[in-house]
Amino acid sequence: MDKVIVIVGPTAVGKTELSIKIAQTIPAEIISGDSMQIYRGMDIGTGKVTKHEKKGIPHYMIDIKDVGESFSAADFKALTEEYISDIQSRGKVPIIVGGTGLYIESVLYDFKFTNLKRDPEVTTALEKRLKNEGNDVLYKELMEIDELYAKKVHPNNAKRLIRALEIYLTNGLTMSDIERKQTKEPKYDFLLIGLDMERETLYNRINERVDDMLKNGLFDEVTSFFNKQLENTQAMQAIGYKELMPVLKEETTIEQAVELLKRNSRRYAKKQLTYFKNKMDINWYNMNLENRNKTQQKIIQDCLYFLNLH
RNA sequence: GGCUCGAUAGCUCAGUCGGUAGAGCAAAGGACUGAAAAUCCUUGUGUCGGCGGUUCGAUUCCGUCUCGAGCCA
Repeated sequence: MDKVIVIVGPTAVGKTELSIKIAQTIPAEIISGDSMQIYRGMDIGTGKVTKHEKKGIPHYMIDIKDVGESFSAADFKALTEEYISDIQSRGKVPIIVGGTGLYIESVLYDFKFTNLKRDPEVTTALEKRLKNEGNDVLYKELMEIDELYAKKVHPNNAKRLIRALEIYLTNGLTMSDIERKQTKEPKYDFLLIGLDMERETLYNRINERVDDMLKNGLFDEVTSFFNKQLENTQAMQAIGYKELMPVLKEETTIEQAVELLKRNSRRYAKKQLTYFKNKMDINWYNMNLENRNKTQQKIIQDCLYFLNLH
């Protein structure tokens, strides 16, 4: 089983910087584990690595889709598995770095997604029914089809509800059927590095980072996607874009939008932390600013041990 | 200097005809197997400005002090 290094953590904690430092020490290439950096043109708002920051290290899973195209965890898993074996076949270590928990988890633990393609018509029909008949009706149907899973889903959680029904309608399988196939065995020999820092420090960093993004032209970037019938696309759900769009439509003020953008970024960081803490077995490192360099050195040492290169 | 109003959760405020308090926002915690930066669930946060008095009992009534806003000089 070939080795993989994984770096996760909340937004603005310093994942990118660390990943480059590791890749400069050991022969490695980087795979982004981020659901929004896949989109071309969404650079500032997603905190994408710049050409300068990359220092010549190859990066994958960035700029692979146009805004307006959809993308899924299953797509991510399939592509990333190819990149991992490709990088390993060239004698290098893949470093997966990102903040999208489900994406990374699905690769590391080999999630069994169903093979059938999604049927947009089925989804649309279910969404329509939810709107007209209410979630209680659909929830009752799920209870009949798959009581075990239904009990785990809150009736208000429309997306999980619709997805479970959609899977059943398109291929006859229930969520419980799929869960039974899931082993939870790690697919790779990986070192899972989690970055965290004191909450207040992290939130200050996030607020400052948003201000920097605005200074660096985030508003222009968002404007470039305005008026292109992209309103309800997956990409425009990204934090930074969904808050600033209403300013262009003159539905809110810049000040209010920026405040909302900062708040949503903070909440996002917290949600990421919740996911990583409770879903994966992670080696945590405290990235507080006083001992940042020391911690980075320690992590690099741990990587060398993991790879038997010390 | 005088008068009036205010001081209650991190913030904005409500309230208790005297029995130690509650909304919104912020925040915290959690769920998650093909939209995941999405979607959904749960939960408080308090010396009720300080010190005295009345009272069985004061955040509530009275006095006084401090701070803030306004008006008059």
